[in-house]
Amino acid sequence: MRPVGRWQPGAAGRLQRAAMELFVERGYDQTTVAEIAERAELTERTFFRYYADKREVLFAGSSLLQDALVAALREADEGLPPIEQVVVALEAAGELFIDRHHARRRHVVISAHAELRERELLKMAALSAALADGLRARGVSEPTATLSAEAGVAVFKVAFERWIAPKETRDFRALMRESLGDLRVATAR
Amino acid sequence: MRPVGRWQPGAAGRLQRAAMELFVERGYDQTTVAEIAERAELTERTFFRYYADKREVLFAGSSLLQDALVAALREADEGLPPIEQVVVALEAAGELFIDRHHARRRHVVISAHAELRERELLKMAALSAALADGLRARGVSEPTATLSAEAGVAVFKVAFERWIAPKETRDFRALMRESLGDLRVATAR
DNA sequence: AGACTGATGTCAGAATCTGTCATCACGGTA
DNA sequence: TACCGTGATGACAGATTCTGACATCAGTCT
Repeated sequence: MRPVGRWQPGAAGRLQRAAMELFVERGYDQTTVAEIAERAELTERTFFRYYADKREVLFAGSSLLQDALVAALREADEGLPPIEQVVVALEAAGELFIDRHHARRRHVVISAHAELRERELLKMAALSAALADGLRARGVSEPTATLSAEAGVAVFKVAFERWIAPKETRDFRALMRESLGDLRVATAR
Repeated sequence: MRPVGRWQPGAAGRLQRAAMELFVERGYDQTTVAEIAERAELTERTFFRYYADKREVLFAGSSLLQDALVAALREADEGLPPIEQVVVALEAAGELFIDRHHARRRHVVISAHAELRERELLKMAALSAALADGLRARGVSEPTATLSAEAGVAVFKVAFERWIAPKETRDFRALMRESLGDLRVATAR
């Protein structure tokens, strides 16, 4: 059941929104966890029950992305070359990218703080590792699995940068395709 | 001149050694900065004068690597494809890798702690960005510069993993070449 | 001699993060 | 109805990381 309990529901979401607002208003390190919690009408202690550290509140969606990615990889045509399978999976997971405006705001906050860029890199590395696992599970051997995953994620980063660029309107899938082509040009013998 | 002053010289190095020892002895989070400083016969405050945070003490060498890399890239044959230039630079910078034993111990410590893996990823990203800058400075345009740098660093990571693998004896350059070949296989159409 | 410099020490304090126990509405059960 | 768990939250104490401000003090320069 959905026990809508005696507390205001959606504590995690409230913390996320409060954090985003404050980070945009006054910057990441000018914002304390106590302030985030206060705006969400919770306590600092509760913040740390939902998020392992202050950075994590900005990366709550990344495990959804990873799950979508792994699922999509399982549905990719096994006949394709590994890098293609990875790109197909990343394209499919890109369906989660709907709100360009929100993505841009978030990106501004993250790129302004080394701590947050660091965390984002860790999340990307986790995606890459999950993809490599998925490939190995389908019989792709090392180092092809790792390299295909890493290359795929590099393509993904470039495509994402393009997706949030000002005035860009093409959809994510098209940008992935284009970026994969660019990678092929760059790595060709 | 080199005023060998009134203090024990080599404070930064002593802190590094003390930190490494303690991390190996009892683990990264079981070690406080105060303990590191104590073993180095300094105070906690002085630790933070040399290293911006607790993690940095393990990454002091990475700016040397980056400098060597940028220098090597400047000497690479401009006629080569960008990815080759990157790999050549990374091979040259690999000359810094002498002590496999030390590299292995360090790697064990780092991979055991998310905080440290995070920092290592940031350093790698910095290398990648520096390589991309170097390529752009020689006229390589986007997104080729970024993708070549990212792909090169992926190759580097694989080569490094191999270099520190038990029983591996080939030199770093050979492993870079092999890994580049693997990347080409993985990304070929 | 006296001023200056630079690495270090001392101290206070803010912020992050953890452990532990208390609270208290809700839901089920006797 | 009365009782009892359960789960989200609060309250509080404390360890650790990291910063700012000021003091110290051997050597150097003039």
